[in-house]
Amino acid sequence: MTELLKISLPDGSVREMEPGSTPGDVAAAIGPGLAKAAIAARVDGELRDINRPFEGDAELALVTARDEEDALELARHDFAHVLAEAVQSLYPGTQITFGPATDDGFYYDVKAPADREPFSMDDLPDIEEEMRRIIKADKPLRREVWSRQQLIDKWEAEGEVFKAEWAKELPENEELTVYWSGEDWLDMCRGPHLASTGKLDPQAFKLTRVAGAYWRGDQNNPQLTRIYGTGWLNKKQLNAHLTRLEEAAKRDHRKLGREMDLFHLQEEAHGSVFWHPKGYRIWRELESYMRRKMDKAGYREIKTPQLMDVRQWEQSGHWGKYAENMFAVPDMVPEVEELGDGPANPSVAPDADWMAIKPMNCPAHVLVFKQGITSYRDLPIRLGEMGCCHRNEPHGALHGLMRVRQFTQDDAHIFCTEAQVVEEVRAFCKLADEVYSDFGFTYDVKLALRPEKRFGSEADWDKAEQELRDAVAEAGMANDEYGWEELPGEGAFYAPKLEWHLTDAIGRTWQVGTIQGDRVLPDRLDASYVGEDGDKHRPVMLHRAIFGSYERFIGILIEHFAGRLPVWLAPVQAVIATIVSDADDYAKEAVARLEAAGIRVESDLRNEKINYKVREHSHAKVPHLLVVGNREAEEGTVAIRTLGEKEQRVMSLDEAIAMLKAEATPPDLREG
RNA sequence: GCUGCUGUAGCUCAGUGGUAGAGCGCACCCUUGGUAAGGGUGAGGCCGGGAGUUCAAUCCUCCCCAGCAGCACCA
Repeated sequence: MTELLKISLPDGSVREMEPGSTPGDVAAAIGPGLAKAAIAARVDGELRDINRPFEGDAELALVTARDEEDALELARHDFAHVLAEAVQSLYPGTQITFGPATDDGFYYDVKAPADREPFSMDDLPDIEEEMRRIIKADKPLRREVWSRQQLIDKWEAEGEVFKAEWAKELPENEELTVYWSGEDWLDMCRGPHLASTGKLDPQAFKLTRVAGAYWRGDQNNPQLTRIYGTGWLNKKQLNAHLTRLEEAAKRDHRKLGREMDLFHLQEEAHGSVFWHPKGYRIWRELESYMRRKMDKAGYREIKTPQLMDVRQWEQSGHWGKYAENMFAVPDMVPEVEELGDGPANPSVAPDADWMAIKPMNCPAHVLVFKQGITSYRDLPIRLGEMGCCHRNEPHGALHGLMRVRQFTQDDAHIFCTEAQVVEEVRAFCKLADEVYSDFGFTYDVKLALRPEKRFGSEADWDKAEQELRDAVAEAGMANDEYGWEELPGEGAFYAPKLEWHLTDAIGRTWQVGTIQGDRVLPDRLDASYVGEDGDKHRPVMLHRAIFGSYERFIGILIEHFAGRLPVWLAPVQAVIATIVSDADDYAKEAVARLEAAGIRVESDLRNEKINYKVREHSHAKVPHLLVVGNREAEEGTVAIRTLGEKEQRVMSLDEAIAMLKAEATPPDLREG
């Protein structure tokens, strides 16, 4: 007589089951409806296959499609397996490697057979069709425990060199599992999986693209083809997702930047931005705003050289560690050879001194700090700079305004005593919160901890990490509301980093703000202050930024607002458009009054129909269109059509000016 | 930097081994019209750069540059 297993359910009841029974059996025992709906199980909290037998008494929660997060994870993982199976079925000789679930779907890295080109977009329809066939075949997905040697033998026998390599590195004593799809295909996998491929909705996925990816993420390894798909529980979810992608594409700052005439990029200066008048207007508003915030917070603004002798960069450590990303120029007048009408050929003397363009502002700020003798009474010293930096980024990394080779940071360095660090960081947390709130962003705060390769003693790292932790706790942000999380190994080589990750209007996150507690650079550059005891001490240097860079922040703003910037940032805040030319004089008068009130206004007196003007200025994302015809001219009113609203409002010109003035006031200057 | 794709008018894109086309935009003319495209005419291109194949290259081949997607990178 074997003992029955005691399976506790979420409602507190306990069921007794035969040994060897599975969560699926429990579901069946409860009712046929649940048996059908259950797709997986949480056994003692662990997500498991529905038909994996219990190993003893357990707490069970059955997972159905209503448990969306679990269900999606399972479905995507299954889609990835089906993808790999489909590719191998269509193209025998393809090697498979890995295929996890992602935020919106799945991918699988594969290596095409040697006699075939790597897979391309053109192959995707065939693969999708094969996947649907596998799903419709409703192949059972069966878990099996294998030994490591069994796995190695199988992969080697099948010429799966990547899988074999991986299997060889698996731990000896761990329980290794494979999943069969029917009787003819398997992949090694930790699981769990759905009970069969038929549990997937064949209309709920779409292969989206192919891309190169390195084996095990290392660029020294062979490159594989990564096939991406997006996968969901049903077609409705898939379509909603595809709609979201379209929405994101519409917000693309590169597209809007062109349409709204904000900036352009061209290959002669790739990675650097040509700001047009309208785009630079946004920049100037941001810069004025940030100057006010920093002035109020006790920062003092400085300006430091773009070019410094390479010896200075050697001392700071950048020339050794970072030279390949720096631009260098010879400190000399180049010899120029005239070649008739051809190009001048400058040559650099072998003994030329080299200068480098700054990739960051910190060393220069230390040099400013080091001028004169600083007393502990002067600390903290907060030096700010709208610092224009150049970094020679890998070309594949460049992306619109988000990743550029020339950018300007809202940079500052706070030099302080150890005792002041926590308070300074706490104050920064508050400042950052004010700024992000003014733009309507919510954000998460993360702490990036010491990386493997680093400078400085363990004691200093312990201290530096704890300071940041304490400051965030004091600011009341070390909790779920602020997405508080510590990220081991993600810090800079010289300091742990607090990071601010913004969430934009369609849910994407962007890292912008940071503060870092650095004890390395003050030491390398020999910065010191005189303490109360009369001795020299090293200050702690806090590197910090809130926008991160103007370029990136403007890119994020454009996408966040889909180009519909708040009035205070809009390059053109209002357009006065006439219906008939008889209203021209009144329109000009209105423009003059608005300009006098400090509103950025343009007039549109063109001989075009009002429909046409409305359409054009709506596309241009002008917040307010003030329409004037004979009626308004007589009555001294304007008909305001506000972007995004269907109805116009008629009000007196005075009222309109008051309203626009209020909306055009930057958030930090508003009353109340 | 790696893999793949792309590069034709200001923008979005079609097209062909015999030096090119559309829509939008732009200019001019007509139209003065009350809230998302009124009509007409016209200008505008070394078909990314270089080399090669060819009687002939925007088209085919090779190299380079830039962009896009992903990877790697982001002190």
